[in-house]
Parts: sequence; C-alpha cells; structure tokens
Amino acid sequence: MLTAREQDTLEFIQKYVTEQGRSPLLTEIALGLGISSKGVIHRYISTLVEAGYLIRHPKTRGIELLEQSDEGALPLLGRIAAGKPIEAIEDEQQLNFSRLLGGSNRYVLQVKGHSMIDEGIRNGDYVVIEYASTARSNQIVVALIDENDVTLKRIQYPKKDYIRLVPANKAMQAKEYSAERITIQGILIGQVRLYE
Amino acid sequence: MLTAREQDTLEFIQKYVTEQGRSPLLTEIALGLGISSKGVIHRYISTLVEAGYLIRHPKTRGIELLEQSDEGALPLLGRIAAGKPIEAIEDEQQLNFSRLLGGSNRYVLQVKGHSMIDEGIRNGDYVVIEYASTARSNQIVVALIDENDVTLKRIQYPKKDYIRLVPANKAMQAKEYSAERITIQGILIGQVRLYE
DNA sequence: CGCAAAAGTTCTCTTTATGTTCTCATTAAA
DNA sequence: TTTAATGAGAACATAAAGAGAACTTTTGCG
Repeated sequence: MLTAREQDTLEFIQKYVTEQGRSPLLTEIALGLGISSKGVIHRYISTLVEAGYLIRHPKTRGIELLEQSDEGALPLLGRIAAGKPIEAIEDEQQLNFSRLLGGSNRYVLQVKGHSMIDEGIRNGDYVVIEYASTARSNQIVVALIDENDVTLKRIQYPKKDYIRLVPANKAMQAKEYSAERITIQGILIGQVRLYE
Repeated sequence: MLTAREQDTLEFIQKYVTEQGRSPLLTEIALGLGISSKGVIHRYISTLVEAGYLIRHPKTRGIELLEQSDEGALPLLGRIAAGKPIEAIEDEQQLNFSRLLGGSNRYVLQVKGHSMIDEGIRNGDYVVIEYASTARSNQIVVALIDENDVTLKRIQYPKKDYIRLVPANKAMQAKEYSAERITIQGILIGQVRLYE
C-alpha cells in the first residue's frame, strides 16, 4: 500500500505523462509537490518501482508507467529450471489463482501431519477440494472412514467392494477397507503453500 | 465471537476502506467511535487480527481487510489429519488465494526439474515470487548466476562475500559462489499445484 | 571528441506523525 | 466478589516526510 506522498507522486507522474507525452524530471515532480529535495522524490519513485507501478531507465526522464494488471492476477514470466535460464514465454500470460482454484463446489482444508509428504503435500499446506462422492482410481481424495475419521489419501480399487487408501509416505502403510466403510467427500484439485 | 466495540471497530474500518480506498489511522477510528485513546483501538484491532478479520502490516495505515465472501474466495472448513476427524475452525474463514498470493510486485514462475523436491516443490508447480534484491539466510530465492543462469534455491551466507545456494534434493550438491556472481531476483512467497 | 552543466543517485540527518506496549480505573454482569 | 469489557493516557518505538550534501551518469554543445 502506498503512503500519501507516494500516491501523490504517482498521480503527478500520470498526469504529467498524459499532458506532456514524456515523463517528468525529478525536480519537476518535487516542484509540483512542493518539496525542495529531489532526493526525496527519488526515494518515492524507488518505492513505486518496487511496488510495480513504474520502471526506471537510467536516463533523463527515464520513468516508464506500467499498466496495472487484473486484480489478483499475476504475470507468468517463464519457467525456471535448475541451472538453466528462464525460458521466456511468448505472450505474457496472467495467472489468476482464484479463478483456477475457485468454484462454488469447492472448499479448502489445511493439512495436518505428514501422510502425503511424498506427494509434495506438507504439514500446514492448504488443499483445494471439490465436492464429489465418487473418484477414479489413483485420484487423491478426502475420505471419511466409518463416519468418523477424515483423511487425505490416494484411492485404489484392488477388488470388488474393497477400497485401498494409500498414503504418500514411505513410513506409512496402505490400508484396505470394505467399500461401505468409506465415504468419499471430495477430490483434490489443487494445493497451495505460503512461505514466511 | 466479537464484543460490541470490536464489532464497531471492524464496521468502521470496512466503511472507511470502502469510502476512502485506504485504511484508517488508529486515531481516526478512535475519533469515529468517540474514544480518546488510540491504545484502546490498537487492542481491538489485535483481537480482530487474531480472529482472522484483519491483517496488520507494521506501517501507517497498515490494516488490511480480509474480505469474508469475495469473488473467488473459498471456505476454509478445517484441518485435515491423517486418521483424525476434521478439526472444526471457530469462525468459518474464507481464503482468497489471489489476495494471499497476489501483489503488484510479484510474479509467477513454473518450476522445471526436481532440484527442490525435498521442499515439496515439484516439476510443473507454480511458484509465486516477490521482487527483491536481498534475502535473509535460508530463504528460498530466485538467483541469477553470472548474469546467465536462473535457479530456485535456498540461500545461505557461509562467510563474508560468499553465497551458498542449496538445492532441496539429496541427490544434488550445494554450491558456493563469490557474492558478486549472484544476483537475487526475488524471494519465494508461495507455491501452487494444480491436479488433473 | 572532450567538457561542463544538468539530471539522477546515494547518503546522512532531523522532525513529526503514527503505532505499540504498558499500567491503571470504571462499569456491568456472572 | 470476581471477571470481562471498556476506556484513559503515559512512555516508547517505528514509519513517514523532508532537507540537503556529495557523488555518478547523461546530455548537449563547441
């Protein structure tokens, strides 16, 4: 979020560019805001660059205004590899995770424990689940066992009327149940982890 | 459950943000509720943060509203455990991943390769990166090596002017570089995987 | 080109506004 | 009587805003 003066600076630049067709000098911005120090303006512009409103080119009048992208959408810049350069993506795409993960028949659970660790699902992660009462073999499902315990596991159908629930953790065992003991409550759609 | 004045505080903030487009000062809230002490408002806000209605940033006007039923938001139903029932969550929260992961100074990369596999980051996953040029030890960063290769690794500072980049894969080795060979391009904020 | 002026960058320092952390007092309800 | 909710306000910490000097890079001109 911008401070009052950062906002003022951005608005001044936008107005100036619209009217003059080129970006203002630091001292012009300073004059426009009633500030005597161009160092102060430089600091505000640095913040605006950090926040993605501007790009700075190392030239006189080198400020470039950036279009503000869709609310919540993020630019997909490329693919990152171990030890290889980012592969540029042709048309810059926008990813909106709410659109990708959202939906009226979906909900979120937070994962507790380490039973899906080999699937890259860790303690504290969020998983997006779509309501469903059936699942194909090898899908990851939220399963209710004996109307009592709820668990996130990969599902398999080893033989008629039996269900096997497979954890993704080498230290844990798959278990089999007669089909009537298991109720499928949803299918795994996505997984999200927040760092920090 | 919120007390009367906590409710008043939340409603004041919601109204203010809708009308002004930014969050109020503590003293503005106090004035609006007819309270003379900003310390009191601070206490109410702490409660609202605890209850999941707000996030506080350590800044002036640093209150951020967490919308309760936004477009794209998903209900957070509970925590799922291996073999345990879902723990009910007190006040049902809504999670909006765009809000959590979005931000104008962020971008998305798609991961290629298996160098972060032990971190639960897999081939094909999306990672959300925040632009940054410095990082604390043990943060996961996008690093540019010799102006040439880009990689996602955990960063460490083993000794002055040296940087160690640690992959999260037991089959791979950490490498050390003199600090001037490495440019940090961003810090890992989140990770998203889509199934199917 | 080579130079000087103009513009941009990097600092440190200062002041004020705002947020945070306390302790204490009052009131109403259990 | 005890406890929770509410409020006042002091003391302190941090953020925001600005001034200005010193330095580097661009730019324009002979």
